[in-house]
Amino acid sequence: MVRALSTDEIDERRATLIDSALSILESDGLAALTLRRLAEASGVSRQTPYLYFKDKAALVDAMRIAGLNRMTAAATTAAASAPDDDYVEQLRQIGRSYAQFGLKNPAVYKLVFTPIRPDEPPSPEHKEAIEANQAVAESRMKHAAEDGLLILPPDRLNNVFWAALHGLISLRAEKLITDDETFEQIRSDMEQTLASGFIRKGFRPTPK
Amino acid sequence: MVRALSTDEIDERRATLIDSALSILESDGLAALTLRRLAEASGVSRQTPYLYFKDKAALVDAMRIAGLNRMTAAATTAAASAPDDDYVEQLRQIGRSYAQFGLKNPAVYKLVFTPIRPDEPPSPEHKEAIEANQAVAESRMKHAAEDGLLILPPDRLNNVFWAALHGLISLRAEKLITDDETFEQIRSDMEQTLASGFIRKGFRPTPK
DNA sequence: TACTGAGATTGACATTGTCAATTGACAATG
DNA sequence: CATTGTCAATTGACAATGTCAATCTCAGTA
Repeated sequence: MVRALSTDEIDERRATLIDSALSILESDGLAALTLRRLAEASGVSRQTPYLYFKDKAALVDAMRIAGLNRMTAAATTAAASAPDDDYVEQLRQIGRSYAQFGLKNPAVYKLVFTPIRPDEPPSPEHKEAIEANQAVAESRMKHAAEDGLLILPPDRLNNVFWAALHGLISLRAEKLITDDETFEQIRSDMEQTLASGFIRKGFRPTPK
Repeated sequence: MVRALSTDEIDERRATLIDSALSILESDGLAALTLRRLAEASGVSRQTPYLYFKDKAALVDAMRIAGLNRMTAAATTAAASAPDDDYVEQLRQIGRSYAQFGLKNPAVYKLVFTPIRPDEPPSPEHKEAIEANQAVAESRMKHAAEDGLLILPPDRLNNVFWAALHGLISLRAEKLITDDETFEQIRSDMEQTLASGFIRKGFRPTPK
C-alpha cells in the first residue's frame, strides 16, 4: 500500500493549500477561488483538495482561521512597539495594525469576518480564532482599566473599539471608501474620538 | 406586434422582481437567490428577468439601491421623531434606526454595503444611494456644528459615525455578535462614546 | 508473485448563469 | 380580412463549478 500520511504531513499539505488559496483570493477575488483552479495552482488534480478538506466550505473556514492568525500575530507585534506601560498607545498601535492589514489584504480581511452560510454563526474554530484576535486588544484594555483610565468596563470598551474599527476597515475593503487619504483621515478622527470617549476626564490621553 | 411596454410598466415589473428577490434574499440567503428561483417565485419563466436586468449583477445592484432607499426612508422618519432643534437626539435616533434595520434585515443590510465584484467600487447608482443615505445624518451633523457643538468638522465626524455604526451592525448581521442583548449593550456604549468624543467640552450632551 | 489498502485521478451529474434561437400575440398595413 | 413586422416571452443549449462515485496506482505484506 502507499505509505499512510502522518498527521504532520497532512497538516503541511493543508497549510500549502490554504496558502495557495489565500493567494488566489487576494489576487483575483473570492469568485476566482474555485477548487479546480486551486488544484491547478497547487499542481495537484481536481479532486485532491477533497482529501484534505471535507468540502469547499471547510477549506474556506480554514482560510479564515489562517487569516485571523496572521492578523493576531501582526497586532501583537505592533503592540510591542509601544512602551510597556503605555496601554493607550499600545491600543493605538493595534488599531493601526488592523487598518494596515485591511489595506493590504482587503479580500482576506473580508473573508475573515464573514461566515459563509448566511444565518449561521461562525464555526467553533473560527470563533476561537476571533476571540484570540480580540484578546490582544482586550488585555491592554484591562491594564488601562486597572490604571483607572477607562470610563466603562474594559470588555465593553473593547467591543466598541472592535466594532468601530471593523466598520472602518470593512468600508475600505468594500471600496466604499475609495482612497487612502480619506481612510487615514477617518481612522485618525476615529482614534481621537474613541480615545476621548474612552478615557476618564482628568487623564491626559497619552502621558509622556 | 405586442404593445411595447411603457417605461412605467418596465419600472413596475423591475420593482416587482426586486421585491421578490429581496424576499428570497432575506428568507433564504444570498446563495438561494438564483435567477431560476426568482423567475419561479415571480411566476415567469427562466429568462424573463433578463428582459429587465442586463445580468444577475445588475439585478443585485438594483436590489442594493432599493434596500438603501428603504434604510434612508426609515432613518428620515426616525429623525423626525426627535425635537426639531435637538440635532444630537436626531442623530441618536438615526443610529437606532440603522441598528433596527440591520437587526430585522441582516441579509439586505449586508448586501447593501457590498459591491459584488471584489476590487471594484460601487456603481454610480449605488454610490448615489449611499450618499443619499449618509446625507440624512450629515445634515444633522452640520446643524450641530452650526450650533458650535462639535469638536471636528461635521463631514469628518459623520464619517466616523457611519463607519462605527456600520461595523457594529455588520458584526451582528454576520452573526459574529450573536445575541440582541450584547448588541444593544455595545450599541449604547458606542452611542455614549461617540457623543462624548464628538461634542465639545462644556456642552451638555442633550440640553433639555 | 499475488494481494491489500491507502492516496490520487478520472468519470459523471446536477445546478447555475447566460447566449442564441424560437414561439406567440397583436397592431398596423394592404 | 389576411398578412406582416415587431417585441415580449419561452425554450434550447453550453460552459463552469461543486461534488459523489468509481477507478487507478503502487508500496508493503503474505
